[in-house]
Amino acid sequence: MGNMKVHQLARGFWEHEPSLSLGCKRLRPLAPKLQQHTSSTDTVSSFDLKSFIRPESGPRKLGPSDQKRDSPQVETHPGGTRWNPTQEQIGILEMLYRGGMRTPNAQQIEKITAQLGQYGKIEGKNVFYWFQNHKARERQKMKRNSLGLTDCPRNSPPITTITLETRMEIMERSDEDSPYKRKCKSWSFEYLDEQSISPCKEQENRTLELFPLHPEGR
Amino acid sequence: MGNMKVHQLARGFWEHEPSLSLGCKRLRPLAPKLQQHTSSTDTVSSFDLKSFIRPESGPRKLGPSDQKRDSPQVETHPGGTRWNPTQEQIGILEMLYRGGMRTPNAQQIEKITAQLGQYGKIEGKNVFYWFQNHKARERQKMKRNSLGLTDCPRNSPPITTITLETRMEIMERSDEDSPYKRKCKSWSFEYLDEQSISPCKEQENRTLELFPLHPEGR
DNA sequence: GCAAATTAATGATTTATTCAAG
DNA sequence: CTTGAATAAATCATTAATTTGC
Repeated sequence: MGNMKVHQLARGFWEHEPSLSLGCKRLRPLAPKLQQHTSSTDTVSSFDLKSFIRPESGPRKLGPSDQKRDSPQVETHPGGTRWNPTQEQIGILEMLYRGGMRTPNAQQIEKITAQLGQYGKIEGKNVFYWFQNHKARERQKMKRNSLGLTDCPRNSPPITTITLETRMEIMERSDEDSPYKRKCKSWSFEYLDEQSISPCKEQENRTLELFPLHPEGR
Repeated sequence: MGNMKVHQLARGFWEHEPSLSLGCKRLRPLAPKLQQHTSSTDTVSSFDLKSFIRPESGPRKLGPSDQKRDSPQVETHPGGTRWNPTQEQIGILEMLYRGGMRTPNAQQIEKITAQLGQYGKIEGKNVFYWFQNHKARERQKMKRNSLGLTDCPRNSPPITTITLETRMEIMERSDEDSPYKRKCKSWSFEYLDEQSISPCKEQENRTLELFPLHPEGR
């Protein structure tokens, strides 16, 4: 448990365009989820936790020098730091997942992102992460369920429900664009977040990583 | 761990406008809308994503079976499929590593890649992976050594001090203009990692403490 | 009714493990 | 065997739905 890591605040500025969204989503099914929730009885003695929790409207960052230019239309939406998918986006993603898509490659992500971008702000990484997380969590869920149920053959997901033709060759030749033959991902380090910065005062829960000294290089 | 690897397949085209017709309304932050999403057979039904899905959902089960994809022509690549670092490149990377760099962020990777590019072909992801792997393997090595000795499986090649102007700041010390850099992401369509070391300018000297290893476990 | 406090869900990162080229 | 590349698991962090007390 000596593992320490660095935490950084991630404060991107991908704001989410609150445009269309259907009724609701993100239901909270009250799933029986175990949760530690320890130290609840610790009696924090009514400290002003609020200052710790969720600064909300205010102490967000505040570079005295760098004041955000109040862009008239893109106001910094004080909370929008992470992607918040719309119903349509989720629907499409789920459809794709059910269709069998597991880890889209760069091209696919590009397309998907472009498509989903019509329903809200989104970036490629959001798509990638979604698939990663969804896959992992479906697996967890299954595993949890399998405990209670002994058998549960878990027949394959109905991949047939989707009516789009999945004709796509299994190709692998990334001929023109990528230098590598096999699985090459498109990596590029392009833009970096121009978003302004938040002062370092948020050191609070950041831990520096101390990496053990390695005796020797190699 | 069910290791399943999916290959890129993909390449379909797609030039249609998506016709996802969904009646959607404004997002309501706190609207009590109960709804089981369940299979979400709703929405998104007319989205033609023909080219996304992989032909087969059967994700090659893991197993000692055939690993080869049927991509007969894939390989080729005269030069090799993966990065083959030169001595100079390794030297620089190790220097940086010893200097405390752990997981460079996008900017850093960009710089490093540019520098190392002078000595051979290299991409940003190679740099990224190198740090990831090096870190992980140093850790392994350490753990192994702490248990049962038998070290020194092989002598280490001299790191050869590089005397070029690979002088790039080992750490970012928010030198240029950004007060501090928090994190910048650079994503295109694949993931890329960032995470840098010095969160605040305080660390300008890049003095990371090297602590004796603690057998952390995880 | 509302807003703060809870809590489940989930987006985003980091770490560990695995696969395969050379 | 070494190690670049890739993926999965674990973890962290933040948001939204819900609860609760005025």
